[in-house]
Amino acid sequence: METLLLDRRTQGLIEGYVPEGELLFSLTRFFSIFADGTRLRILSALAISEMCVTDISRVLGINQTTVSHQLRFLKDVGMVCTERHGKIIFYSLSNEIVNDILLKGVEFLGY
Amino acid sequence: METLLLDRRTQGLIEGYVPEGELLFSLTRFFSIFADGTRLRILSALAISEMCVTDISRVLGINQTTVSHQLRFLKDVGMVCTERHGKIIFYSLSNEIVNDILLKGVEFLGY
DNA sequence: ATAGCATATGTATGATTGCACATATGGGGA
DNA sequence: TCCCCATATGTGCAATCATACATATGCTAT
Repeated sequence: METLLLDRRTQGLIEGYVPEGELLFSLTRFFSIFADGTRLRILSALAISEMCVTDISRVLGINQTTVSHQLRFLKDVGMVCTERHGKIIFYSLSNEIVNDILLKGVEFLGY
Repeated sequence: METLLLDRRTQGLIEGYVPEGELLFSLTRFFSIFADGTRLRILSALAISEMCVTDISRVLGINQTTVSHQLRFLKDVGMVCTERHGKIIFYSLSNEIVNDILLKGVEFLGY
């Protein structure tokens, strides 16, 4: 998946990497998760502590069905994982990288 | 901007950070840049070498007006910067963090 | 088994967005 | 000055998406 580009100024060939095809699709789907305020708040809350749907709904003041829908997305892309305790299902971040990216975003914005 | 959450399992209070308001808005806008294939390809190309609108358009096979529109977004959020040489305007990544985040995404997906 | 709470799903809608067409601006060279 | 190339802007369309309503499923305890 390597790309050759011509550097207009040096007139030399440069080797690089421009994602295409399946990787490109997966990347956009992955990053689109971060592109919504509701999901960002849910992810941030889960970065603090694992929680169940109802707790997230109450703490963040978001409709329960909305939270459930969004958590499904998050699970589909592998960002959160679940652990059942009785009738309660605990959601947590499945990967450090998710939190890393959140922090990179905050860093970029200079906060 | 700190939030107190109750950990359902330990019953203890946890200090954390859930972005709200302006930061939340800026974060979603920032990450939404990565949520589109065209922009992702443009950013990846610029990570290899600075380029002008026409070159990007040719190398990636994207309509010139589309490239221009997207570069405006990228400039508005501060992801790219420009340098004029005569009538040609060179675009380049303005920050390492942008490329870091791209790589984090690839890493998450296991590529 | 049945009541009650936790979670998930189906669906309609309002809003957002990526794109390309046509066109406009702007700089450089003849 | 006039033409050409590089870049930017206006606009409309098609597609996607976030949300909330209503409802369904699933687990637990009595």
